[in-house]
Amino acid sequence: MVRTPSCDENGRKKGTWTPEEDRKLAAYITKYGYWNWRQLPKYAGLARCGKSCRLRWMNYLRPNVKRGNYTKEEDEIILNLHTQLGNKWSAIAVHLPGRSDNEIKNHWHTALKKRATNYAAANSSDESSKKCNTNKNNKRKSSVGNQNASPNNNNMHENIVLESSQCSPKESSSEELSSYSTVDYQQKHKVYQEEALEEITSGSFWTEPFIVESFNSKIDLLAPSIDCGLVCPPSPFIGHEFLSSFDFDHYNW
DNA sequence: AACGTGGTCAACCGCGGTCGC
DNA sequence: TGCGACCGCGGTTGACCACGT
Repeated sequence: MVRTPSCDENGRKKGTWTPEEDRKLAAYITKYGYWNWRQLPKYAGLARCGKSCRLRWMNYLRPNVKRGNYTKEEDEIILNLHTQLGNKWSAIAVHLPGRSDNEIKNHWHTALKKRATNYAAANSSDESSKKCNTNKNNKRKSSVGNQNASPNNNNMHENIVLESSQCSPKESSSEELSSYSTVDYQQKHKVYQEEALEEITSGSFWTEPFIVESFNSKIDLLAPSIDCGLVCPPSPFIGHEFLSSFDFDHYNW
């Protein structure tokens, strides 16, 4: 879950992100966008590699990120898309706004994979006994239309979700258990995250676009950002007049 | 109460793709 | 066309936590 902080051979920090690092990264990206992940940590005052910053932003700090508490609809979407696309987590994530590929991947490995495997095993072991239960099954099938007319995997996953959510008290109880602990974890980290972002959140913070298009109109925000340790990027997004008027030698970059 | 074990999830690593020169 | 830099993806790791013994 949380890695012990350490440094690589370049002195760059690894492991757990601190609230201060989160604050710096979020503040920087919110003001300047992610113009170059490799260079970004240097200008944001972070002793991290670009990859680490990107990952942290995409999976945790990005606005509208949803965490934990997967709905049955989301599970169903993941299962269906996984059947179609395989382990293309980023492609699956496109269909689940607010969910990162990493989180979906984790959720698959921790919850859905097992469910799908169990279903597949049960399905294959039941193969021989199906013939004995045709009457019963036919009645059930008719209640959900003709979706089992072909061996479509999508339908298989729909069944997985429906069965686990409706008919299996054991499954649902374990789901409750896992979601409960997830909530606990979330609450703990929500505090952590709120703590980290408290200083930079002011009402419209997250609703403000962080994309670079808006930067020219917000050039007046640059000075305060520099005051708190951020350095503007050498990018076309920032006015050259502003840059030339600023004493960059004052900062260690 | 202490220990072992499995589940969970944040983060790291390595590889392949893309883009610019 | 070749090469290097960068990005994004997927697999894997490692630490914490909850639960069982």
